[in-house]
Amino acid sequence: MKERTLIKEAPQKIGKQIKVEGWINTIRSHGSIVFFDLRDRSGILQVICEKKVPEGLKEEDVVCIEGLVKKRPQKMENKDIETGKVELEAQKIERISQAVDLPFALKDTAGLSLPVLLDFRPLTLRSEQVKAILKVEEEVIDEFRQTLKSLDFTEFQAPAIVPTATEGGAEIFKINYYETSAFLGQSPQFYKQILVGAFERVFTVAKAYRAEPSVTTRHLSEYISLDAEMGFIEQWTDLMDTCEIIIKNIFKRIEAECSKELKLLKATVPQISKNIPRIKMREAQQTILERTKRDNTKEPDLTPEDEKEICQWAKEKHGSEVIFITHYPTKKRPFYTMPDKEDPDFTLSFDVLCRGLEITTGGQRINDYKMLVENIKKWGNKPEQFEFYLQAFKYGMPQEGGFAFGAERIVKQVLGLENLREASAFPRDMARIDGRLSNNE
RNA sequence: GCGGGUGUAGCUUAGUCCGGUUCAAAGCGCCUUCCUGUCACGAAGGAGAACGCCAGUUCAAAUCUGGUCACCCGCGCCA
Repeated sequence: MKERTLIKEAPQKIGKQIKVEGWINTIRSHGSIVFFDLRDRSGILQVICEKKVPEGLKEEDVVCIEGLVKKRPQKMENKDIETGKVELEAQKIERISQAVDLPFALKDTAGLSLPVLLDFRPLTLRSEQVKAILKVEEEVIDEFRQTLKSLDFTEFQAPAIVPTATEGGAEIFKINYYETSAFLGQSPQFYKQILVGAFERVFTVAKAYRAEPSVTTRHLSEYISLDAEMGFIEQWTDLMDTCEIIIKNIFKRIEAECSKELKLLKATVPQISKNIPRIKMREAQQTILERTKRDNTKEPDLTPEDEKEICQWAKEKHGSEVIFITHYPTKKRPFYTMPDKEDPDFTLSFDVLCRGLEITTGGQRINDYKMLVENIKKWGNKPEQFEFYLQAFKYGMPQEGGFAFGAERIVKQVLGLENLREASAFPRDMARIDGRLSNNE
């Protein structure tokens, strides 16, 4: 039995007999000569076959083919595929698995509506466009990990089951837990802070669960949170500096590793200036007022419209499609956020906006035990409920802070996707867990 | 939770404002036949939707009205 050759290796096997296995991507029949494209994990290869095609061969059938690799005549080369200079002359075609008729053409899933794209996820995941999105997501996560490891951060695994809500009021999934109940973690926040006490610098690639009754293009009930936390910061801007390194590395990585995917999805990596602009939220609102006459200067946060506007400003003024917005109001941030000593109504916190959407949140945390206990009370909670978390501070904690990226959001913004759900292989939202929940009743 | 919008063949859409023998149409996909150089192959023919569902207005409803279900978008909240 011949060993399987990967399609991408075919060009090195001219004149040789090989065996390839994969899916039928497309078929072009000319009667007594049939061309079809075979797809495996490494690429696409044209197979040419005279009179020996199995009865009813169709797209997505899985086949095993033995044949001779031939150089294509020069005029017949295909520049669009990597194996375009060769083709496989099939001698034996064995059908391993037969597919039923496809509900739509897999060649161009860009034209499909979102519900169809998700209803047929096991199938649409096979399309070039969807695979390209997931490839970019893989690079984003991998670069986050690599960059932080290179900065001497330790990776940890956050628990998914937690005893209390992290951020206070936000909606949270309740689950049965033996004789009692527990929750799905909204964020690895507490655990990464606790681990600063052990490793100083930590990060995790975690799942975060939010039961927000939100149906928008930028929310998921389960998303990938790229969380980092660092101790012994000299000042809170160290956090933004680290964040900036990660963002730049991620963009560089995508550009270097995903040129094919970017081209296919007609996307370009966001433009970024040498230093990502940093402005206070109040200044942002003032700028928006001057530019649009829209007065949101009393609002405690930027509206989605504001976020788009200030990004537009950053692009025009600084040539950057990424911007830091800093100093959010104390009452809008969680209890553990460090207030600015010079203006305690505002915090040493920041968001990163990219092409009009928030992709990161971060800030300095309160590391003083007494102050933290006071704040928990001020936020209307009982310190006893946070006893476990508070141990980390009770037993000594340096000045620290951190941030978290939404992985799918980075992918969405870099690729210009219309809906965050497209950036997830298996998105969960209010109406869907794989299938539609409305079909279950 | 609030506001706006959409629902026509397997998929993507036209037709809806100005009800009526181009009102059920097109492209892709599917079936049949033809084709030895295609790569979104091509050519000829064919099947496939009582226009989300229910009710109403009308001589007449895909088209107007109400309800209902599903989906999409925006906002709040957030990554």
